[in-house]
Amino acid sequence: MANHSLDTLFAALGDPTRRAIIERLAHGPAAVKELAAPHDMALPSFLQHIKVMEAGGIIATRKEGRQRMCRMEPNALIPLQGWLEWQRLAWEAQIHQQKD
Amino acid sequence: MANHSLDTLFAALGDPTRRAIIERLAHGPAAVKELAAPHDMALPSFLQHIKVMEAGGIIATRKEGRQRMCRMEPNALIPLQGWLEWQRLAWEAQIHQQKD
DNA sequence: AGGTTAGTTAGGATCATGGCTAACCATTCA
DNA sequence: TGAATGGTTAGCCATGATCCTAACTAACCT
Repeated sequence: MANHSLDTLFAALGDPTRRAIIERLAHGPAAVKELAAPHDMALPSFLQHIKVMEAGGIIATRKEGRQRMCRMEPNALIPLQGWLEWQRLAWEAQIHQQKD
Repeated sequence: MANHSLDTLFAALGDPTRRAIIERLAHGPAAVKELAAPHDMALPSFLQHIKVMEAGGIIATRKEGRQRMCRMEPNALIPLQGWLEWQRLAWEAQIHQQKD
């Protein structure tokens, strides 16, 4: 649940590796190894991205045997959509005030 | 217009100072000085944030006399909304596939 | 002209990010 | 039991982000 900041969320999405992970997990859970496969990168480096996203509340992970399974935290991105929508509304309101 | 990357856009919004600038500009244009006022920060530091956002296509600026006026680039954030929406849809589609 | 205002340029300090290798642990399988 | 697999920890390094001060330029005001 945790109150994850927009800072953390936006920063997490600023990295293409991490967005790719989200794009993959949106289609269902996967183990670290599988997630890492397309990402020409050493496992420890990759794991850091996983940790960033877990810390940011974007994904959740748990150990199953020797694998670590990862899944989306589906509500995590809502604050971002909210903020963007808020800006859009403010902008449009401001447009409509521009009379004569 | 430019094809600004999600990388750049998300990264730009990862900083609270820059989000505050956007929040302010959503209500109408402003000069650098005015934007900087609430941000206990030296002007050169602040200017860098302005440059980051201009480079990212989020705002546009032009000199007017000795001031530099800044305004929103209203379509800049659309790719972000698009990406977020895309993820949401992928997630929901995946949910519905979970039968029996 | 001289001073004030707004911005700009240059250069430096500090810290976080994102990558690596090497070595280790825990689980599974033959 | 021993080897392979999947992950983890530790430590290193290069780069870039974010802040600063000092000094300069360009407009505007009296």
